[in-house]
Formats: sequence, structure tokens, C-alpha cells
Amino acid sequence: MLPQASLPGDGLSSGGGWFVRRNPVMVAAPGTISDLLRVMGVSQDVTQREPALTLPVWRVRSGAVLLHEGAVADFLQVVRSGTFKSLRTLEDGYEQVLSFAGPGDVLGFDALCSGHHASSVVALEDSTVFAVPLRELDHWRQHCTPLDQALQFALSRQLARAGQVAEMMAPVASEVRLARFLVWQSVSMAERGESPRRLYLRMSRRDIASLLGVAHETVSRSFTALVDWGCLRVDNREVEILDADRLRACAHNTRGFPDELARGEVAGARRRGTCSSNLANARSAHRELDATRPA
Amino acid sequence: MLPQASLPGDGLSSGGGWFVRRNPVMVAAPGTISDLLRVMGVSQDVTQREPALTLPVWRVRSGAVLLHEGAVADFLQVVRSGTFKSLRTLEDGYEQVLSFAGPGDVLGFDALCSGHHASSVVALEDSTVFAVPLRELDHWRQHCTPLDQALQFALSRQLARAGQVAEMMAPVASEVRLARFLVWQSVSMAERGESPRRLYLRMSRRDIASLLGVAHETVSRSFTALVDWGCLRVDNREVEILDADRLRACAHNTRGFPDELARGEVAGARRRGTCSSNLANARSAHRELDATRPA
DNA sequence: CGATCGTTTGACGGTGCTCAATCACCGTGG
DNA sequence: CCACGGTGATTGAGCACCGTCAAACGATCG
Repeated sequence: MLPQASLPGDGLSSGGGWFVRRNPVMVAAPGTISDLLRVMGVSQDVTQREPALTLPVWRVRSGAVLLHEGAVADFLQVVRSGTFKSLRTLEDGYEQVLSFAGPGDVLGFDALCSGHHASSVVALEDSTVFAVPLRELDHWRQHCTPLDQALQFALSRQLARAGQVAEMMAPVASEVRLARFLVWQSVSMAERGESPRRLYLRMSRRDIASLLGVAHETVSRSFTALVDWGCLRVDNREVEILDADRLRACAHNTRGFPDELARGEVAGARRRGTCSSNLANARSAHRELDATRPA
Repeated sequence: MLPQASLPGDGLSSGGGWFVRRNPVMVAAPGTISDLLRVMGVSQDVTQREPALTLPVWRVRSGAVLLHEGAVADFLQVVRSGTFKSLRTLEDGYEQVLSFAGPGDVLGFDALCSGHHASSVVALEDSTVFAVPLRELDHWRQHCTPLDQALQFALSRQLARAGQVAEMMAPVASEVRLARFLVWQSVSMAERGESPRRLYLRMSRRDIASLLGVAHETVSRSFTALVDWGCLRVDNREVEILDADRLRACAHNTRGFPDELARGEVAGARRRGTCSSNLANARSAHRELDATRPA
């Protein structure tokens, strides 16, 4: 029932069939620069300085492709409402999800260096975006300093998030990856002012699986494992975090079930032998780094 | 104990041990904006417009930590020469390599949104960087348009690369990941004007393993597998690509050894059963995407 | 209500992680 | 000069996590 997206009933549905339909995106009423800045986190009002500047707002239906990988880049997009996933389609049809984006996030910036989009972007629910023409981007950045700084800020955040995604793809137990993903989702929700305990996941198990680098069946199994361990309550895409501390402990641990929680309370759940991992660079050669965390 | 850190006797070592030591990086002669722009790929000379602007150049010895994860960010770095790795240290001491950076690449931009570095940066060989004070960054960007555009270009490329890294971490056979990594390294070398056939890897097997999301022993085994398949010749960190087409074919295939190469020539090397993968989003639900590649 | 897709659960087999030993390489110091 | 400790790279053996295949159930929408 997808209980409500962000912009219900826009009356533009256009009924046509799937991929033949030309416009997965449709133009809505234009927005102002102030609207754009607000969603990007700039409180300051610049209406008086640039009153006339407006830019198009597009509606994107759930499942529609906003940006096509390989297509020439015309616009930079900033999410106004809704949720998107960014993905690359590998040569054999495989889809690798790279990130999820919500209000305030920038889409399509990776196309600037080559002129072609390096990744596709698909709406996970009915959404709206600001479409900034690439031709005018430099002009606006030079004439609207808050916009420029907000853009740099968003790009920096996007790079930092790419690192977090790599952490979630790190070769650790699948339950740990899912726990990290849920913690990450939780703090994302909190940053947007929503409840960090009750999550409604907009993405499918497949998408989560691709982001975490596991099979989607494994995501299901990891969900039930976290439920068995008392961390969560799960009903399809609704997730309630019952024990945030335990979930975080699981997310921090390299492999499987955290040690200090293994005794008693969750009987018989312990099944892995080792808890230290040889994987990758644990305790590698950079002693300067180790020095920052004295034994 | 902790036998020596990054600076084998630079005179600054201050004898007092490890992390207390202040300067793993040393100041060299300052560079000009033109130098910075040149390494970032801007041919245009702006010396006449901004003749007086110079900025510090730092020397970073092999193994030294240029940026510390969690530290407050003072500078933005642009690689002038050498190679770096960027990594995040997880809570349990695990090191996740995020990317490798060479001349022209920007380091530390992920700190702009939070004020603290989201990742550490370590030199893989003796290197030099331009250090751009964050306080002056906006000023320079506004007064030197080529620098600003070069920065945006570099950031866009960095985001695109993050996607490629995710592809290399994708859950496919380990030999495929290594093949993708080598192809990626090869084109990187070609872009810098060096030979795409003969590679000298600056990073250790551990670092490669972390980037690919496998154990470092598996990287060794995958190297020997690619050698057995006739793709490579490997001597420690020197790699010669013998059959680029076959290597690319292996990199494109989802799992293991490419089919069309399996017969005859490499006898007995075939050992995997399936070649199609259920993993993640192969052929998932987005019909618009399929429309772009007609059957 | 039927078709389609998403989710869950089960069983099985294989890839790759773990542990371990060995070798090569290097700078150090006897 | 060679012995010595330390690091990195390689190879082998064993096992278990997770990918694959399969089936069943639930959800959604026409």
C-alpha cells in the first residue's frame, strides 16, 4: 500500500505504458532559489537579492529513471522531496546500487567531468527535483554565493557517504552489514527530523542487497537474525529498532554476534567461532594510526 | 617498540616517540597557482592575471599519514606528485581502503561538510601535495575561475571513481575483482601518459585486498589464477598485461573464467559450474532501463 | 480474483576466509 | 660476510558462510 509518498495525487499520471512512455519526468510549477536553498539546508533567505531567479521543478514517478547512465548530461538535479537510488549497470546487466539520495542531495554531479552520466538514478517513490541546467550552473554559482557553498557542502557530504557505503560493503558478516545499513538509515532519518526508531524503508530487499554486496535472500535471513537477537521488529518494509545499543554493537563488531551480548539472554544464538578477523587491513602496517588509539 | 614510523630520520622526529611527533609532512618551496592548475589538467596559463598567488607545497614521505580521520580540517590537499591511499579505520581497528589518489586528485574534501576528516590519507611513496588553506578556499575559488572549475571537475571525477570502486567491491568472483582493478589501473596509467601494459603497483596486496573486499591471500591466489590464464605476468608489484582483451573479458564476466576462452587453450583451468549470477539486481524491475539496451 | 512481483524459508554446494608454514627481501648489527 | 628479526608475498588445508536453486507465501494492482 506504500502508505503515502511525499506528493500524492498529482493528477499527471498520464496512464501510458512502460518504457515507451517518453516522460518519466514531468514539469511542475517552477521553484525559487530560496526553495532550493532551504531544502539544501541554508536557512538564510536570499529572496531580496535574487528575486527573479526561478528554476524548473520536475515530478518523478516511483520507478521512473531520472538520469540514464551514459546519457549526455544536461541538468544537475537536487532532490526536493522523495527518495532515489543511484546505480551502475554492469556489462552483463548486473545492477550495482551505489547510494540512496533524499531531500537536499545532489544527483548527476558525477557527469560533469566526462559530460556523460556515470550512473543511473531511479526514483524509489513519487518525488520532485530541482533541475539546474548545467549551462547555467557556473553562472548561478558565481552570482549566488549561498547556493555555491551549499553545493560544495552537499558534494562533500556525498563523498563522505561514499566512504560509509564502502564500509557497508566491507567483507564482514552479512548481519553486520545490515546492522550498519540500518544504523546509517536511522541517523539519516534523525537528521531529517523523523523518528530514528521507526523506519520505513523505501527500497526493496534487492536494492539493499546490492548496496551491501550480498544476495537478497541473505538480506532476508539477516533481518530475521537481527529480529531473533532482539534488535529489531520487522514487518515487510517497516522496521522498528527495539534495542539501538545492541544494534550498534552488532554494527561495530567485525563478524557476527557481538561477544558481550552472547551470554544468556539470547540463548543458543552464538554460532560463530572466531571474532577477530584476518580480513584486509586489520592491524596493518601504519603504526601512526594505531598510535592514535593507545592500548 | 613500534619500530620507526614514517620518517626515517628527518631531523624533526623529536625522538620522543610516535604519535607525539608533530610533522610527518614537511614544507618545501611554495608553488604557484599555475603549477596547481597544470597538475589538475588546466592548460591555460593564468599567471598574468594572478601573478602573486602562491601556496605551500608539502613533502610527504612514504608511509606517512597526511590526513588523520577525525582530525579537524585545516587544509585541502591536491596531489602534486606521488600516490596516496584513502582509508577509514573502523571501530575494531579494521582498515577499509576507499580509493587511491595520484597527481591532480583532491584529498580531504570530504571534511568540508563536517569540519572533520572522514577518512585518513597515507602516502604510498614519497610524494608532494599542494596545501590549500580551507579558510582561503572560497576566496580563491571566487577570484580564480579556472581553479574553481578544475576543482569541480576533480570532485566530479572523484565521485565517478567512487562508483567504479563499488563495482570492484561488487560480489563477484575474486579473480574478476582483481581483473577489474587491473584494468582500472591500466587506464589510469594511460591517462597519465604512462604505459598501460606495464604497471608498477605502489600499494601492497593488503591494500588491494581491502579495496576489493577480499582477504589478502585471496588477492595472491587471484594473481596466480590470472597468470595461469595467460592474462598477466607478475613479479611482486610489477605487473605486465600480456593479453588485455582476455583480461577485459574476465573483468566483464560476472563470475570466474570467461566462457568463450574456456576451451582448449587453457586446459583444465575450467572449474566453476555456473556463470550466471543471481546476485543483487541482475535484470531487475526497471523496464525503462532495459529499453535503453534493446534485446 | 488472477497475475506479477517482493519477501521469506529451506537445502545444498562451493568459494573464500581462517590458520599456518614457507620463502624472498631488506636493513641492521654482530 | 652472514646471522637475525621483521615485513610482504605465496601456497596449502579445512571448514563454514553465503550464493544458488527452489518453493511457498504475501502484497499489490489491474
